[in-house]
Amino acid sequence: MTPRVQRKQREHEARRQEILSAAESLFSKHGFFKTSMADIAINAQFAMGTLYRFFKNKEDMYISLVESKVEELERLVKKHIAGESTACHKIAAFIRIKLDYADRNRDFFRIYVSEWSGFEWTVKSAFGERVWKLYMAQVDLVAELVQEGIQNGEFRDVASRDVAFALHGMLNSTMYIWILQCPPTGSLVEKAHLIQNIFLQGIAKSQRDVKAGHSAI
Amino acid sequence: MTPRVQRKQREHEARRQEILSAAESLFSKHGFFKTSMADIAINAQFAMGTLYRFFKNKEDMYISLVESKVEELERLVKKHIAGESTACHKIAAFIRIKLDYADRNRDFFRIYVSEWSGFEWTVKSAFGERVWKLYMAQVDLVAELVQEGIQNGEFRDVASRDVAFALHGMLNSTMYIWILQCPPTGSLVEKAHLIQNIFLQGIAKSQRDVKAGHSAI
Amino acid sequence: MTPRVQRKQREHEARRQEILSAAESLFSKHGFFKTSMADIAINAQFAMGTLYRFFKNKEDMYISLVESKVEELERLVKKHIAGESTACHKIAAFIRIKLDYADRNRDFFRIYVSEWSGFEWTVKSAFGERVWKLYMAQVDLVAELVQEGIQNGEFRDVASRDVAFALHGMLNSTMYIWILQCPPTGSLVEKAHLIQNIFLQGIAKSQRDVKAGHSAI
Amino acid sequence: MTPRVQRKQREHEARRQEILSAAESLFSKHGFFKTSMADIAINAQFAMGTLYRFFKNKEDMYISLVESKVEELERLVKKHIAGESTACHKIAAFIRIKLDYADRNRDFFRIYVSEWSGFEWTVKSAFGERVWKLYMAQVDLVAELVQEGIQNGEFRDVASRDVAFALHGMLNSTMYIWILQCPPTGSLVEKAHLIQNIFLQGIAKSQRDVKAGHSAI
DNA sequence: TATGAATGAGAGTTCATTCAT
DNA sequence: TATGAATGAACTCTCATTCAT
Repeated sequence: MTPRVQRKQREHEARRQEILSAAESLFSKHGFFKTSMADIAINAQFAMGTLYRFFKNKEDMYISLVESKVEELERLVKKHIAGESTACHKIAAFIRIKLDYADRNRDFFRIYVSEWSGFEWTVKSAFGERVWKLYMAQVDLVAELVQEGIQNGEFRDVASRDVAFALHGMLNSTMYIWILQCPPTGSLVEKAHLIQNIFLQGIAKSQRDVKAGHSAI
Repeated sequence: MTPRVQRKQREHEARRQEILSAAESLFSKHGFFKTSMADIAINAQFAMGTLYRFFKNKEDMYISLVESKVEELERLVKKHIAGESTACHKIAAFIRIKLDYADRNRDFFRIYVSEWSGFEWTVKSAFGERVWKLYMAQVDLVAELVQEGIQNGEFRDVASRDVAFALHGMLNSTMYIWILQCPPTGSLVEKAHLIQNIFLQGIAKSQRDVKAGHSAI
Repeated sequence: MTPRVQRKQREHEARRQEILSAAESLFSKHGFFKTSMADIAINAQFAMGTLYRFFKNKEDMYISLVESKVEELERLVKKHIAGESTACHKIAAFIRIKLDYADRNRDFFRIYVSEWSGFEWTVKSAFGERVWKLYMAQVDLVAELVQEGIQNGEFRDVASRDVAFALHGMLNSTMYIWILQCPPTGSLVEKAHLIQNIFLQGIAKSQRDVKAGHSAI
Repeated sequence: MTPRVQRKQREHEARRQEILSAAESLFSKHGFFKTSMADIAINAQFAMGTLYRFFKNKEDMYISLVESKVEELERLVKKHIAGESTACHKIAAFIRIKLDYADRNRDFFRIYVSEWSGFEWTVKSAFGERVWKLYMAQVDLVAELVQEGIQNGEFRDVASRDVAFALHGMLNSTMYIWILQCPPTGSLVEKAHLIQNIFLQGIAKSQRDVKAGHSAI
C-alpha cells in the first residue's frame, strides 16, 4: 500500500504545483486583488472547489506561492555561499545568485518585489508572518556576513543590519526596473558587478571617511 | 464677489485636505484595496457622495494623494540641493531630505514605499502614469547628480541611471523597516549618514577595484 | 402693487417655461430615468435648488411638461374641429392637426409617444393620472366624432371607442417612426392623407363586408 | 456522460426560465428602471449573484426576455400565414394571431407595447438593436403582404411600409388598453374582427376616394 | 428668493467561499 | 475525491432632494 500512497502524494504535489504555477502567472500580471479565484481555476484547469482542497483560501495560496519560491532561493543562496571563502566573496555570491534567480523567475519576482516593500496587510496577518520571517532570514544572513567581514577587517565598523537592509533595497529596485521592462533587454545578472562594487566598496575599510551633508535641512 | 468666491475656494481646498488626510491614514494602514470609500467617508466625517464631489473615483483620490506629496517632496529636494556645491554634497542632501521627509510623513511613506516598487496596475493606468513620471523625475535627478560627479572626478565612471536606482532602493528599504516599527525608535534621519557613506564611498574614485564574485553560479 | 405682482408672476412663468424647455430637450433625448436633475439644471441655467421652487419633484416636472403640451394640443384640436361640418371632415382635421403638431414639436412627441403606450408607473401614480385623463379626453373626443358619424350615416355601426383607440394607435406609430429618423425626411403632415384614407374608408358604410380571417387560429 | 450533461442543460434552461418569468412579471408591473435586480432575485427565489450566471447584466436579461417572446411570436405568425391563400386572409391571420398571443401573454405584452414605441435608450444600445430588428421584421412582413395584395388587385396602391406601421399602431393601442384593464374583461381576440375590417376595408380598392381634410390648418 | 454643496439610501455588480452531487 | 453552481455580503458609484447661506 505504501507505494500507492506515495504515488498519490506525488500526484497531489504535482497538482499543487500546477495550481501555484497558474497563480504565479496571474498574480504577477494583475496583483493579488485583481486576480480572482475563478481566473486561477480556469488557468490551472481545475474546478474552483478543487483549489480549496489544496489551499485554505486565496491568501493561503498566495503566501504558499511566495514561501515556496523564497525557500528555494534561500537554499540556493546557502549552497553557493558555502563555497566562498571571504565575507566579501560570500556577499558577492549572494548578489549574483539573487539577480540570477530573478532573471530566471521573472513572474515570481514581480510578486516578490511588490511584496517585499509592500502589503502591510500581509506582514501583519498570521500568514504573512511566515513570509516575513523568510525575508528577515535573508536579511539576517547578509547581516551576519557583514559582521563576519567587520571582524575579519574586510569591512569597516557599520551597523550590519541596516547595511543588510540597504543591500536588499538596492537589489530590489534593480530587479524592479528590470522586471518592468516589457521586452527585457539584456540579462539582469549583468548588473551584479555594479551592485557588488557599490556595496562592497561602500562598506570597505576606507582610508578617509566621506565628509558630506552636515548642513541642517 | 471675488472675496466670497475666494473663501469658497479656500473652504473647498480645506475639505479636500481633510478627505485626503483621512484617506492617507486608512490607505497607509490597510492598503488601497482593503480601504473602502465608506471607511474613508466615515473617517473624514463626510457623506460618501461628498467624496465624489472632490475626486472622480477611488483611484483618482489615491493618485491625487500620492501626487501631491511626491510633488511637495520634489520641491523640497530641489530647494535644498540648490544650496550645495559639489555633487557629493548634493546627493548627501538628497538622502538627508528624503529621510527627513519620511520621518515627518510616516503614513504617507508607508503608501509611497508600497507604491514605488508596487502595483503594476497603477503604473499601467492612465493616472498611475502621472505618479510614475514623478518617481522617475526623482531618479533622473539623482542620475544627473551622479553624472555631474563623474565629470567632476568625484565619482568613478558608473552607469548613472542604474546607480540612481540603487540609491532609491537603499532609501526605500531603509524607510520601509523604520516605518514598520510599531513604536518608532529613534529618528529616521539618523540613518542618513550610513546611506551617505555607503553610497558615496561606493561610487567614489577607488584606488583599487573590488575583485569578487567571478565564479559561475 | 398689483402691476408689480403681475410682473413677478410673468417672470415666474417665464422661468418655468425655460426649465420645461430644457427638460423637454433632455427627456426626449435620454428618457425620464436617464435624465438627471443636475443635467436639467445646467441646461436650464438655474441652480438645482431653483428647480424645486417650480416643481415639487422630478416626476412633477415631467408630468407638468406633458400636461402643458397635451393641453395645448387639445385646444388646437377643438378649435379646428369646430370649423368642420361632417364627422368625416372633423376626423380628417383631427388627424391633420395632430400630425402637424408633432411635426412642429418633435422633441415633445418623442416623449408623448413613449409615454402614451408606456410607463405604467406613470399611469398608476397620482400624477400620471392627470396626464392619463388628458389622453383619454382625446380618445373620447374621437369616439364622439365617430358616434356622430354613425348617427349621420357616414360610418357603419362600429364600437366607437375601440375605433378611436385604433386611430390613435395609427397616429402614434406613424409619428414614432418619423420621429426616430435622425435627419427627418419630408414632413409628417404628408402622411395625413394616408391615415385619413385608411381610417375613413375603413369605417365607412361599406357595400359589402370584408370577409376574412374566419379560420380558427 | 451525455445524458448527465443533458440533464444539466435542461435544469439550466429551467432555472433561466424561472428567472425570466420573475423578471417578466416585475418588469411588466414596474418597468425596467423601477425593477431592481434584488427584487427579481427575491421573486425568482435565487441569490442576486445567481442571476449573473444566466445574464450578463440587467439589460441583457431584459433584452433576452423580449427577444425570446418576440421570436416565438414571429414563428407563430409565419406558421399560420403560410396556410392562408390571399393577402387579405394572410393579414387577417396576422392580426388574429398577434391579438391571441397578447391575450395569452399579458405580462409580456405590457412590456412589448411599452418597448415598441418606447425607450430610445434601447433602440440605440447594442442589445436594443437586436430587438429593434425583430420588430422591423414584423413590420416588413406586413409590408410585403400589403405589396402582394396590391399586385393581386386586392388593395389599392398604398405606401406599403407606412400602411404596415399604421396596422401595428392599431394593434398596439388595442392591446394596450386591453392590458391596462385591471380585471380583464372579455378576450382580446374579439377585437380582431374590428381591426381586420377597418384595415382591410381601409386599404381595399375603393369605388370612390375619400375626400376630406383639405383646408389648411 | 436663489444657490449648489452636502447628503445617504440604494443601485448594479463582483467574487471568495461552500456544499450537494 | 472533484466539481462548479449557488450564495450573499460587500463593493463602488449615482442622484433626487434638502437646507444653510
